[in-house]
Amino acid sequence: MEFTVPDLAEVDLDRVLKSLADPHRRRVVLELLEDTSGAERACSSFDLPVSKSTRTHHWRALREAGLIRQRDAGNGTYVRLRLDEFDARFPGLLSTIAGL
Amino acid sequence: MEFTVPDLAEVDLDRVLKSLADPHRRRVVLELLEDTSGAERACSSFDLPVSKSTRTHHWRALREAGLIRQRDAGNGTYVRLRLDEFDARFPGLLSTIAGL
DNA sequence: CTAGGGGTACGATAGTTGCCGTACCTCAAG
DNA sequence: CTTGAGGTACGGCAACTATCGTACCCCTAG
Repeated sequence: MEFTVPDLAEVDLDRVLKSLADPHRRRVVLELLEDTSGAERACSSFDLPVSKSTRTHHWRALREAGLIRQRDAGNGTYVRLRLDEFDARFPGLLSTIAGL
Repeated sequence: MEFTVPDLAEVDLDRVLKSLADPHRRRVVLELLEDTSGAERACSSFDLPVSKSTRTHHWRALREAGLIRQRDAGNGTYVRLRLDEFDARFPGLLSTIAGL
């Protein structure tokens, strides 16, 4: 089952920049960006040095910033970037940040 | 007298994104960016709907993010973007955000 | 059936942020 | 010299954020 994500039209730049202003979250986004296949990836495959509940918190922040989609597969959850949608709403932002 | 600003090498992306994640501060930066002359501008010339002390707070945030320089002229203070320096440290970031 | 991995929700806490008012400074104009 | 505009520093407050632990859920491997 898919987690509900906001329509990108309703996401504002404030929320996006705030969400990207966290090193853990930015790292996750960059890792997803590096995998050009755009394939889904297990949430557990990122080694974030925080507790489980904090991880959940960060995934929510990224979801609410329109950056990711998440799917709950019962045992694990999977994540993928909303790359095209996001880039249509905030053109160039991700690639610029990826380049820094 | 110039306010002391950080060396851009010591400014991290976190601080920059946080500083740009505020609508008042982002608006100021964009206004400065629009004036291609790069000339100094009076701090008082921005009509920020906040108190004097809050304004001071925002200017400090922008200074510490390496985005601006400020000069105290006794009666008023003046501000200018650190455009070239900033762009050398975070290439494309400002123009991307300006384009959104 | 029972463990264990992966995950959410909730509640708590410490630190940060945006905001304000007050006190005080500096220069320019009257 | 006094007033006013523009500004800083400090202290306080409310809201938000990053973090955690605990309780609980779902699925798979034994």
